[in-house]
Parts: sequence; structure tokens; C-alpha cells
Amino acid sequence: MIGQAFLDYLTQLGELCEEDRNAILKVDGERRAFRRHEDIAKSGTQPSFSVIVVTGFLQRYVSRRDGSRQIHAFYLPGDAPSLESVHLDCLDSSLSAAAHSEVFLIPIADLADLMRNRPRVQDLVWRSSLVQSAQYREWLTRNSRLTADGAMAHMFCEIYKRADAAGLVEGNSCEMPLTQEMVGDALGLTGVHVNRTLQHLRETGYVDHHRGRLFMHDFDRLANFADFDPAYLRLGNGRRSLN
Amino acid sequence: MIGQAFLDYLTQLGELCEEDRNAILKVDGERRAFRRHEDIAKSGTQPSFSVIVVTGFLQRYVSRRDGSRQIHAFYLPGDAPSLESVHLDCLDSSLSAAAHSEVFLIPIADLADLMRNRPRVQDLVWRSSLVQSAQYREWLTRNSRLTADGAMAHMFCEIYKRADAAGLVEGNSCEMPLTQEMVGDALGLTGVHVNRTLQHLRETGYVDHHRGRLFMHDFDRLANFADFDPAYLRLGNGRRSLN
DNA sequence: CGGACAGTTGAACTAGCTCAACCATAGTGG
DNA sequence: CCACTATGGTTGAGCTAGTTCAACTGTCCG
Repeated sequence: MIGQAFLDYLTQLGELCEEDRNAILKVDGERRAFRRHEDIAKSGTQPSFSVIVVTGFLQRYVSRRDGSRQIHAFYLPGDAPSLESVHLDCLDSSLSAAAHSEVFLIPIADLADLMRNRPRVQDLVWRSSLVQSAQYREWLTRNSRLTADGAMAHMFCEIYKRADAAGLVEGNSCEMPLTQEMVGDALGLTGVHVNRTLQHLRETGYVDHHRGRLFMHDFDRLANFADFDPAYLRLGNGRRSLN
Repeated sequence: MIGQAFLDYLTQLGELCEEDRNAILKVDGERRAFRRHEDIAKSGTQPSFSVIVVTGFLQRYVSRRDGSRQIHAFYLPGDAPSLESVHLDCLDSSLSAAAHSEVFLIPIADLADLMRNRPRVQDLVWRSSLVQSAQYREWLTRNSRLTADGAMAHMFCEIYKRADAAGLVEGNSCEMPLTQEMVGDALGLTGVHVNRTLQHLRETGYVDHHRGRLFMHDFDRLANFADFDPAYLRLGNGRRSLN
């Protein structure tokens, strides 16, 4: 169950041989539910497990002294947000449930063993953290260069594309259980301004978001409006073939 | 020469055994100079070498369709900006010389061999890309949440701290050969506004920047003003001890 | 001496913020 | 079943940080 989820995640990053797959399938851990706003791993602590999202929606964020928050990333079912903690002594951001979520927890030590014994697995885990890096860069340009409606459209495009790749789109909509406040925390905007900007996007007819769902009516036009190019998500599995 | 530079870089990320060190010292490559604004690796291409900065100042950036630029990172002498390209088929950002710079170029294939034969080296290279990731996150919050003077102060603190750790500070100043326009490209601000903001910071007496140098008159107060905490730079070599 | 480039200044403009109120919905306890 | 409360969405009005555009200055370099 847990091994399968991990295998699915790694498979979309690159090929694996029979032995690798078998070793991955043996990975086990705990299944746990987290309530909305509950922390899964706290900033400043050293996590003892790695995470795979089963259902729900996670977020990585920091809280600033003045009370403001910055969300750095969202994680959908199937994502493995904290594989890289194998290598760091403590987190500088927190991982929490943006909505009620179920996750698999894999002991870090097991993961470290697996990566030591199966170098190919380590390669793919590394690659996943490079993809995450590219997403941070994209968020940096998005929040720094785009105007509110552009940035919001860009974020909608990203979430929709990722949900689609994970098979989570039904019809033309997907889960996006975020409040307008949380959208603001990701985009660097005020809740109030998110509200007005969303109304503006609604008027175009390209997208909508209500009751925790994202409705995509015209992806192409929205993507064009937001200058969104999905290449950075590396969903097409574009990687370097070395060996 | 080149091997030594690479060894120095890796050593600040973690310990290495005798054999690792010897293998690293054997690494060789080419020394090359790049003029201001010259690209070292272009977005969209697959690089065939990795880079170590010898002198000068590099930047990673993207150019947007509307002509605006976003700088994602700066690299000082001693830094190794593009080790991670071993794992990606093409770059989604460009690396260029912000000022006249000299760099070592190491063939990617050699680097891949080294990492395959010496897993500990791979660990440290991976760790370096995780530190880079943390810097992207910090830039994201900085550009999204701080006001212009705070963001600029934060950036000055980062550059000064890193220069200091690399032994590049003389007296109370270090090289920072950027135009105000380029500072704006990093912070998401207009050149004009950078100018006015810099004047404001000058008035506090904490910092100054002119003729390509950064003068730090009161780091503590500036850091406090910018809410700057150097932990994310991991200069103190804080890492997870697994093995 | 002239040209290019970086820094500086001013004035008008606008995107996004702040604050404060109000509305809609869903869950809770009586 | 309904009042009560909490939470999230919506609206308005005034404000401010940062932009835009255009001019001007200083400095370096050929």
C-alpha cells in the first residue's frame, strides 16, 4: 500500500529496474490523518519521517514575526513533500494540512537505507527535489513580476495541471480546498485583494473557484493570460539520461 | 587547482574521507573568463559542464516575454552554481556573468563519474542543491512579504554574510558589482525605486553601496531591520548525520 | 571631445493595502 | 428545529508604496 504509493511517485520521475521496484514496494510506515491547519512537521525541528499525501491538500509555509505567513508550496495527493529531509538537520519551514488530509509517514531511517542500497532510487529522489527547486524559482518570478490577476491565474494553472497529471480532475474541475486568505498567503496578497482579483478573473469566464473547488473553463486562454508554461513542472518526465 | 576549488566548496558542506578527497582533487577542467552580461549557460539548453566561480559575480535569471527579468540567485567566488545540471535534461534559467568573471568549467560527464564512484560526494552535491532550495524559499518570502527597504536590506545582509564566510570581506566592505537595475531585477523592483530606496537606507547609516562595493556599517541593526536570520544559508554547516 | 551608461530627480498615476462594516453558510447546543 | 456563533466571502472608502515616463547629471572610456 505505502510502498505502492511511493513507487507510483518515483515512477513518474524516471524508470526503475525490477530490483529497485521490489525494494521500494517493501517500504512501509504509518497512515495518519491530519485536521485542517494541523502541523505535520514543524519548522525548527528535525523530522523523523517522510510524507506521501494520500488525500487532501498540504502546504509548506513560514510564519513571520509580524504575523504574516508565506506559503512556499502546495502538495496534492500522490506528492511526496519532504523526501529531502533525509539530508538536513532541521527544517526551516513547516508542513501542514491545508484541509483535512490523510498521509503516509515513512521513517527517515528506512528511506536512508533504501537510498543507500539502491542508488537509482536516490537519483530519483534527488531529481524530485530539483523539480521542487524549479517550482520555487517559478513562484519567485510569479510573485515578483506578475500583477495580482496574472499571478492568481498562474497559480490556478499550476494546480490544475498538476491535478490533471495526477488524475484528480473530474470534468473540468479539481479539489482546491483553500480559503481566499490562504491563496493570498501564497501569492503575497491580502485576503481582500484576492477576493477582488478573483471576481475579476471570474468575469473573464476562464476560471472560477468556490466551495473548495477550482473550475477550469478555458485553460488555454488562462495560461496565455498568465504567461504560464508548464515545462517547469517536468510532468513530461524530461530528464537527463546519463547511464 | 580546479580539484582544489571543488574540494574547498564541498568541504564546507560536510566531512570527506581521504579517498573522497583524492578523487575530488583529480577533477580537472577548463578555466575561462566571461565578460559582463555574457551567458555561461543558456536557458533551454543542456549544459555540458558544471561551474565553479573563481573571481567575479554570477547570476541565475530568466527573461520574460515582456522584456522584464527576474534574477533567482547570485554566486560569489567559491560557489558552484550548476552542479545539479547533472540530473536535468535542460535548464529553465540562464547563468551569466554579472560582472567580468573567471570560472572553472568541469565536464558534466566527469562529475557524474565522480558521484557514481564516490557516493559521499553525491551526498554533498545533493546537500548543496538543498541549501540552494532554501535560498529560493527565502527569496520568495523576501520578495513577497517585505517592503522595498526591508527586502533590499535583507539582500545586502545575505550577500555580506556569504562574502564574509568566503573570506571576501575586507574591512567592512565586499565586492558587489551590480547596477541598481540589477538589484531591482532581483528584488522585483524598478531601477528608479531601487535608487530612492537605497538613498533611504544610506540615511540610516547602516549600509551603503556604490562603485560596485557594499559597505556594511552596522550589520546587526541592518539585520534586525530586515528581519534577517542567516540560518537558511547553512554556513554553520548544519546537516543531518546519518551514517 | 563625444558617447554610453549608470545614477538621480520630479510629477503624475495606479495597484494593492488597510480598516471597518456587512452578508452567507455551516455547524453547535439547547 | 431554531437561535447562536464562527468562519469565510464581499463591499466601500481612503491611503500609500511603488510605477511610469521623461529629463538631467556624473563618470568613465575611447
